[in-house]
Amino acid sequence: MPAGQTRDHIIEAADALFYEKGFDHTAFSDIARAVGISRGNFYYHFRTKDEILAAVIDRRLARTAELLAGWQAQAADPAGRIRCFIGMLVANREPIMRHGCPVGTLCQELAKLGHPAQPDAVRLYTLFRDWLARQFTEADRAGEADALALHLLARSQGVAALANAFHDEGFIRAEVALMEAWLTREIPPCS
Amino acid sequence: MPAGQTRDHIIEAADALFYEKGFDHTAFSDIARAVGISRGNFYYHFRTKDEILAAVIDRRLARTAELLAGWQAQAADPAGRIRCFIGMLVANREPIMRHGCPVGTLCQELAKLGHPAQPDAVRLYTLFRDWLARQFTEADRAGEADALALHLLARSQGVAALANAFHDEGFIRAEVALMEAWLTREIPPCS
DNA sequence: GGGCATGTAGGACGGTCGTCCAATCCGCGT
DNA sequence: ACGCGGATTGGACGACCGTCCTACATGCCC
Repeated sequence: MPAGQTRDHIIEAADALFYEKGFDHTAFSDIARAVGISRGNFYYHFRTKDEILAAVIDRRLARTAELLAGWQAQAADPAGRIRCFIGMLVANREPIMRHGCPVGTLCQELAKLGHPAQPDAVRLYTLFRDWLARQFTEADRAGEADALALHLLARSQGVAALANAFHDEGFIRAEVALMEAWLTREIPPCS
Repeated sequence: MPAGQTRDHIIEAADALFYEKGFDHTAFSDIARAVGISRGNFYYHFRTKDEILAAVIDRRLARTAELLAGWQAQAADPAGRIRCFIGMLVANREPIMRHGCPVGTLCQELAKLGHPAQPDAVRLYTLFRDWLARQFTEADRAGEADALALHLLARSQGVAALANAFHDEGFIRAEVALMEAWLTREIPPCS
């Protein structure tokens, strides 16, 4: 099998395991079992565990960029695109209730570990932040675009955190409804 | 030295270290160094690391109950008491920016670890949730009291998460202002 | 068909962790 | 002065981790 393919399998399995169990608590043997390769084979593709983490973050950055580009093409107006972001909470409610937000939990863990890759993980937040700010700017809220983006990002993070703690799907739906009402107030449809 | 005193020192140091470094990443040797005792002495006071965690959670539950009781006595009206809760974000902004919310980060880590004490940690959330709901009930919002409590709790969790990621004090203050404005809308002063 | 590069397997290594134990210290009552 | 029980010490132990090396399998090119 070509090297790139096995490498991708490792990154894919590590991505899922880091999300489910956390980075520090995931061992090479866990990833090896998931991929179906030997534990000693990692050193051929990655020299350290941190290199795997960097590859996982890169993969998430790329996939997030694709996700945002998809929303950009999906809805015509900025408010509709932001509604795609809000709807993500409902669409991913099961994994969120089980494991929290992939971005938030990773940033938090790396912060506690004092891991040098933490700023790289925060770039995942920044991707959403800048994209949301762009939508608000296009909706003639340029002056407060970044603050509005951060506000919405914080709301979604809070929902994910509590949904994970309480395993409450109704709470997610109620908060999503509140966020959509807030958005309608901030960006009136008739503007 | 009496056993209870050393035990309390251990719990106190473990509490701080679990907050700063996380539970899993904190070793016995870290706590021993902070307390100034031998590593082997732990087994006399606690048989396992999980027993220390249980003691730390109990300590946090007790101190949170005291905090809420203090707020209960401090402000005369429910809205003023809820403002005490919101003000906590500003008062503790430095540790929050450095280590996140003590409750949120612990619940999240224990969830990822699949740790049996996770429901006990969630009781810390429940303490705030029920106390907030009581305030909303006293402000004649009995029907939506729990939903309003969860909403405010989620907002504060989101603020703590992003403040930790971006280390942005201005963001905390801006969100606190928004939460206070929201509260004034939900509980008008002239009611 | 034999050398060669690529990819894989299994295990050795040093380190750290949680757990546990035997030996020792210390202060108090008698 | 002395014994005794509470409190502490330092280290042993097994397990697991990340890292790294050597040997083996596989397929391609001359």
